[in-house]
Amino acid sequence: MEKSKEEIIETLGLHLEEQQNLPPLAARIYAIMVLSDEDGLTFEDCLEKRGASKSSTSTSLNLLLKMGIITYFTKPGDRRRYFTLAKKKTFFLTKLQEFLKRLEAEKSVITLVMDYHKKHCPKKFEEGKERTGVYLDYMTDSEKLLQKSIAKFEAIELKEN
Amino acid sequence: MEKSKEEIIETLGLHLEEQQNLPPLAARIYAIMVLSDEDGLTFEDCLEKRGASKSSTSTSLNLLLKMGIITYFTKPGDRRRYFTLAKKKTFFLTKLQEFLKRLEAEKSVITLVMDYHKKHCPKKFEEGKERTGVYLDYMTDSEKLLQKSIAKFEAIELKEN
DNA sequence: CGTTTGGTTTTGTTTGTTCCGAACCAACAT
DNA sequence: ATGTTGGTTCGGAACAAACAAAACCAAACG
Repeated sequence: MEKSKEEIIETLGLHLEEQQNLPPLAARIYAIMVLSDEDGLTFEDCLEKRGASKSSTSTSLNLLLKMGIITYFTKPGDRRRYFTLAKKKTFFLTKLQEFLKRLEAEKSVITLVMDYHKKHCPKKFEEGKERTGVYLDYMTDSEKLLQKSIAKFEAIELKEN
Repeated sequence: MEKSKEEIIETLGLHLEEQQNLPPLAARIYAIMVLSDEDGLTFEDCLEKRGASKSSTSTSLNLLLKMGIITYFTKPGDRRRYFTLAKKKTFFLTKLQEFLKRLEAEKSVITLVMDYHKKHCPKKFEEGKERTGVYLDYMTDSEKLLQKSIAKFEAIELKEN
């Protein structure tokens, strides 16, 4: 079941849409850049490949720029901008950092609730203690794993510069 | 900075809303049940604590029921239903299972893209190989960690029955 | 029977998102 | 200056999500 480029763009686009909470068009443009063989895509390339309007293309590209997902460069004697994936903030590293941030947020909410139960509702606290413990352990391990992987990415980054 | 119960409900509600993709009202009702000292809350309790309409309360409770997040029991000689958190499908176990599912989805998308690059765009493949490798390693480890923790929860479940 | 209680269903209303078209602007070319 | 190219900005249409109001229904009660 070989998938065509278009199909892969669609699959990846959908994935980016839900995972990164991007609007459909922005997610597809992102996907196009991930798959593109070219070195950089112009505004018009993006517009054409999606059959979208100029305004929507503009909005989407600016969103991706603002999010640090893409950058652009220019060529001498060419007024157009060439958009391409941002080098520094790679797809994967960004993802891991996102995970870590969410993990911290989650930990603080859970701690908040646990403390409340402990103080005002000992019955519930006792009931949930064991499970909460297991989950907190999971979070600790997951955190370590994330930090380890993030460090690996940073090492790669360093090596490349 | 002690937080009031209302504030904790709001914090937890917001968290549930974005993490579990619940509509605001449903998330707040969920949060109320997490924090509630009572054994079960009636339809009216939920309605009053939120100041929401009957219809919205009904929709939200039914959504939470359908998602398996809450259940209800009845008391003899009392027509009302008492809603409470579902015992079996706990908050944490559900979360871990969700994570695992997302991880699998992600892995398949990444493999898809990697294979495409390998075949049609060797330059990009070579460029991304190292990072992709690190990320795939992370996913493998994370998967193991999740499975381990899920197993622990299942053990608790078993022990309690 | 009629009425109250505990909800559900149906039908708006409000709000927000995503996109398009058209007008606009700024830089460069002629 | 006038035109062309590479965009941005400003309404607005089309759709979807979240809630509310009101009509409805079914079980229990008097």
